[in-house]
Amino acid sequence: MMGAMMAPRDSAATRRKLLEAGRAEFAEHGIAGGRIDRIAESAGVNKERVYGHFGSKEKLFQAVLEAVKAEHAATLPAPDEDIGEWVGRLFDSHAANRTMVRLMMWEALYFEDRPLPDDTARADVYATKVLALARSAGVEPDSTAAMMLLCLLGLGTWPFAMPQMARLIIGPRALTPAGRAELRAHVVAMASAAVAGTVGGAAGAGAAPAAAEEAEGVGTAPASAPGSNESVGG
Amino acid sequence: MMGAMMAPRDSAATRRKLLEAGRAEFAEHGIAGGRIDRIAESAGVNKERVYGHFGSKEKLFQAVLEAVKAEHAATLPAPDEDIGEWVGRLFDSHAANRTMVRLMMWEALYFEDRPLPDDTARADVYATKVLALARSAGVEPDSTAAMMLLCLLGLGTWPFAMPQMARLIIGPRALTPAGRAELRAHVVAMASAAVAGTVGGAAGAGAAPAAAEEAEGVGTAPASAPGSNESVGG
DNA sequence: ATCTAAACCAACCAAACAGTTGGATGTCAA
DNA sequence: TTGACATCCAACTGTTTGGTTGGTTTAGAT
Repeated sequence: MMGAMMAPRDSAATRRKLLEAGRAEFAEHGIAGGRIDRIAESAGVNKERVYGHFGSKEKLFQAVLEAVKAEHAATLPAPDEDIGEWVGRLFDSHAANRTMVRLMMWEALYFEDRPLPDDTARADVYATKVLALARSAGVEPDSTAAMMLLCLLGLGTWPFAMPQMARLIIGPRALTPAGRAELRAHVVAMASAAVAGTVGGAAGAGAAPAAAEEAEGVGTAPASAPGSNESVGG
Repeated sequence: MMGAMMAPRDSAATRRKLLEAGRAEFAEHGIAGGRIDRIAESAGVNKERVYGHFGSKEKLFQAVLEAVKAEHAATLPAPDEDIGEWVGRLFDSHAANRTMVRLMMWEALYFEDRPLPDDTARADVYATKVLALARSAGVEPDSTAAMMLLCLLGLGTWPFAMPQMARLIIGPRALTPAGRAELRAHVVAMASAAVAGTVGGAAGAGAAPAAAEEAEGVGTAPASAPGSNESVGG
């Protein structure tokens, strides 16, 4: 009897719904502000299922982060020949969906400098991108290329990490499609110019007043990165 | 009647201590994770004083933000002739003390795109910097200069906003003084190159596909910024 | 001296919270 | 059919939380 069409027990689906709901909740409120009850309700599942599947709020948070980062890594292609346009595509992907940036920010704030569980895996992803970037920029895949990748990611992401700042600096125009397109173009231009002016020495226009002189001796690529704690600027 | 309203028991000092404790607490845990009890205890004051002075947790948070931003604006000089070095000094100030970056991030995440109370004041500060930047870069103080300021701030701040990313990309070397100096040099070089290659017109390599042409009408500083909601990238 | 009002605090409160429990319900294998 | 097990949920719990209250201390004004 009771055909039970409404509740086909599907553990995997429940898990997926929780991850999805958790992503939205944590992207909006962070881990401290995120509410398990809201996540469960939004997923249409009982709260206990969170603990059955993930064990704790923090574990769910980490699972969400891992999933989103994997998805993002798969979505964003590696740098190709036109590095500026690659940054532009990064810009576009953030413009289309800010969940990624926000989650990365929550993560940075929450974990500070503690090493994350998937540290090595992520480092490998970045190492791959450093290689691709070095190839397209025509430089060695050394730490200079790594730093360049870091800066380029920053260029393409910053306006979405700090939307208030963008609005305050650029003005209401930043909110319009035209303003956004303009900003994108500017970011792309700065990225191109920065790369061109940094790798070869002198490039397009006025060129960079060489200031990166003591930078040289690093040598090989930083593949994994065990890293203790402490941030960049201890 | 209504005589002098002085401080029977040094109200100003209490307020100051609360602001200081709140700064530390909110920088570390954000507004959702920050605890009023901890702030009061750390300030050596009764919890109720928070409400007597500021009214609510959120109000205290805003007061902290306002104070820190004012302090930062006063500390960081305006861009001078050497724009790269100016970005370098921004880098240094963040390296010396990450409170600022973290608070800005919490703010960005918490207020999203809602206009802040001190919107106009901050917009004015930025407008001043846009002017200074335009002068030193030798361009018009239009929206292009504004976007350039935004990008430069991003370049100098990004490594400290995302320390995990920096560590994963650059490797453990990012934690050493030498690595930090190297990164600073790279950031400065990229900033210089970006400015040099952007103002002249044609950038170096891939070159910017000129799309920033309709930029003109902004002209003067974007004070106020009424802005509805929506972020930079809708 | 005495009155007044602000600064201050210990104790309190209701709500919200992460996490648990005990049992009902469905699934599969023998 | 039956036994074993996994999925799921309503209701519950112990604690933490932002915020309040009632009353006490302090200092300036009269």
